[in-house]
Amino acid sequence: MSDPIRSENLLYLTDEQLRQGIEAMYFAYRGFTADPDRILESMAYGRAHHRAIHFINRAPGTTVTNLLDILGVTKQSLNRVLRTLIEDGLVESRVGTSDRRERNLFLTEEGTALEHRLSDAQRVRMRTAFREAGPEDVAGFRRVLEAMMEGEMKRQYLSLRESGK
Amino acid sequence: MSDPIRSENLLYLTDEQLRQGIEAMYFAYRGFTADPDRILESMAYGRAHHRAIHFINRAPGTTVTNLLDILGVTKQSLNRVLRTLIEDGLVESRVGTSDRRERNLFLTEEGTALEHRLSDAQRVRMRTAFREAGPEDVAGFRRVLEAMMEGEMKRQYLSLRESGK
DNA sequence: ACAATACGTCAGCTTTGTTGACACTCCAAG
DNA sequence: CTTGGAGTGTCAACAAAGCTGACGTATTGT
Repeated sequence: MSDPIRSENLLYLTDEQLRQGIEAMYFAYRGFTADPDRILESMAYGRAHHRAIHFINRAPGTTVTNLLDILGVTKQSLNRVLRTLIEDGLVESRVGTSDRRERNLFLTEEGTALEHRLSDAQRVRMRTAFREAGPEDVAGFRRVLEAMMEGEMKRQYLSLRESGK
Repeated sequence: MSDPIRSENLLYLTDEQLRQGIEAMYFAYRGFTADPDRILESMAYGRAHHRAIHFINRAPGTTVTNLLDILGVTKQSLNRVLRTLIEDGLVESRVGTSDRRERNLFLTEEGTALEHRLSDAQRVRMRTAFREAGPEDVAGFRRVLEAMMEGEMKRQYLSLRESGK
């Protein structure tokens, strides 16, 4: 069971295969972010704004602390991004109803419009890649990615996933 | 053929599935870089140093311009990273033999040692993920990632891949 | 009343990216 | 042999986006 030759077909676990997997992740991630980056660079925004917009859209009314946990950045770093988005009228920050210390974050119409532009671009690429591959490959893609996540992030991913109906 | 309901089983192409794919990429990439990041932050290095070290190790004797193309950054940005690596004795820059304008880059023993530490950490995670999934899933993972790359990057990925024995 | 929580902000630092300008070496073509 | 251009390196200046530490305010819960 520990001998890669005797046990089964474990050729996909050779160092060469693993290195190809590493490089595939590197180059694919660049493709993955390329389209939104092109849209964002025309405005005054960057990837950090995209991430904030994505997850606010994903969980409308989310609190600042919750966003902090998902994004894994510091309060100051997020706040800088959030402030510009609020100033620019893309995000609305409402005082919490049950707990007035909290701020519930929402996308405005304008914010939703930008979110659509960004996610459309990303979905087109994802859809093309998924279609080029096929259902079996997509299932494998997802299973490997999920196995690659760290514990806490995987938890958040799964919780977002199940909240997505 | 354009109707997702009638044509075949294209449930994996719904917006919800695509969004899950997008989020999977985001969270998985964070896991993917987490281990090397932990090693690097103890030193004075960052991800940019890792990338340079990786590709110099991958193609010893590569030129600065070649590295520039692969990494997709500016000369100045790469040069800053390269300079510290050379000063610290991890990378050696030799004047080109055929064309003396070029600099051929190599890892020193010390550089190779760091490369091993970094890629070992990354391979452990990749191997665990690959093993958790299985050969079919790994093949799908790779096919989807390759379909997600942009043209020029895919070309470079494939050329690295075929040069890898 | 008091401690803890959620949030915002100020100041300052780091890494990694950018542009623009300039110099040097070398190869190759005229 | 001169000259143009390619490959490389360096300087200055700047921006995005991360970080730490400290502090203030409002609100909540004990």
